[in-house]
Amino acid sequence: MTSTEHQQPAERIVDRPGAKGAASKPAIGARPTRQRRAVVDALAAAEVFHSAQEIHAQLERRRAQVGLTTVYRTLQALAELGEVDVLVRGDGETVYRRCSAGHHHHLVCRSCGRTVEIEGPAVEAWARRTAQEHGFAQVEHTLEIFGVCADCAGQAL
Amino acid sequence: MTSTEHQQPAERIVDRPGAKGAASKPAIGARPTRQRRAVVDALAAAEVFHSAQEIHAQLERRRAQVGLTTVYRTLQALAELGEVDVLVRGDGETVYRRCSAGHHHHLVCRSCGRTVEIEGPAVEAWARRTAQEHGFAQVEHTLEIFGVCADCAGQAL
DNA sequence: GCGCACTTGACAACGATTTTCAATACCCCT
DNA sequence: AGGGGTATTGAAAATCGTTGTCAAGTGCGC
Repeated sequence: MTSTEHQQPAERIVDRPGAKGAASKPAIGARPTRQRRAVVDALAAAEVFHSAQEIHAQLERRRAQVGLTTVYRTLQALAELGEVDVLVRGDGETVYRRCSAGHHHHLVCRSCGRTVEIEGPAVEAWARRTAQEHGFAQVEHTLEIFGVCADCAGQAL
Repeated sequence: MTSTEHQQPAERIVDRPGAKGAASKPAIGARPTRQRRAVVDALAAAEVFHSAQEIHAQLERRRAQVGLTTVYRTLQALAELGEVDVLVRGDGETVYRRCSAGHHHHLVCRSCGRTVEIEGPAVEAWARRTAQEHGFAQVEHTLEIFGVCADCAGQAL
């Protein structure tokens, strides 16, 4: 993830826009629709990162009637609002997961996908310092750790 | 441009296989062909990460007659041999760059693409320790820092 | 020289994502 | 409550990077 921070009510996208002091235009019209709620709910229930396609398939199984296009759009919007984490898998597929507000990284199980959010103030500082030393500004960074969790390792996969 | 970087024979892929004690099979037949040399040369000259398509386009401009498929295959082979770094850009495109041997990370300029290889023993240790704390084994990690280099920042892009 | 395995490359196939665009749903205003 | 305009949806087509196919080409050991 990037060091840019976001903290907002986790579901602006399905909130009524009316009541709030219309200061900034949301990334999307922000109208609470059945489809958006379905996507948000699916994410809320998910423990691991999922691709748009996976979420769409899951909704279909659940007879939720949401178009693939809409799933993509909703996920993009949520990502822009910083309400979900985005990860580009090695194979190029983009995956999403609900996340806590602040800046954090991930420890992901290669086998079952279980994900632990982690923080590393020391690493943040190191990254910033290193970039500065080389004259770089507007620094962001990505850091993900992959491994095999205890459960999966136990099952001698 | 800050040249004077590491120069290694980093071209196993075009070396004759004969002489070496045929212990392990290379990721590719390792026959030195005009096409492979062209790709390796293009990488040797490159200062920044490039996609297969970009390299192919460049070779074409240079009238080097190398098929796109071959560029892809050669880059994959080089990556498997660890002779180039692979990065999956945010948009999912895979990019390559020649690199020094050991484990390292990158500091990349968002504007011009200039890349600095960096090391962070402390970070390595931290990652390992953190993973262990959560019971994860077979740990790997990815870490890239993005920013705007001094030159680009100066030009008020 | 021969022959065969390694390579190549044009093209088709793929799969994820985006775009298009017409139909629909929703909300504000009167 | 109804109108109207805008946000939203979604099916299908278009993109686009990448991989698979397979016949033709090439290099190297023998």
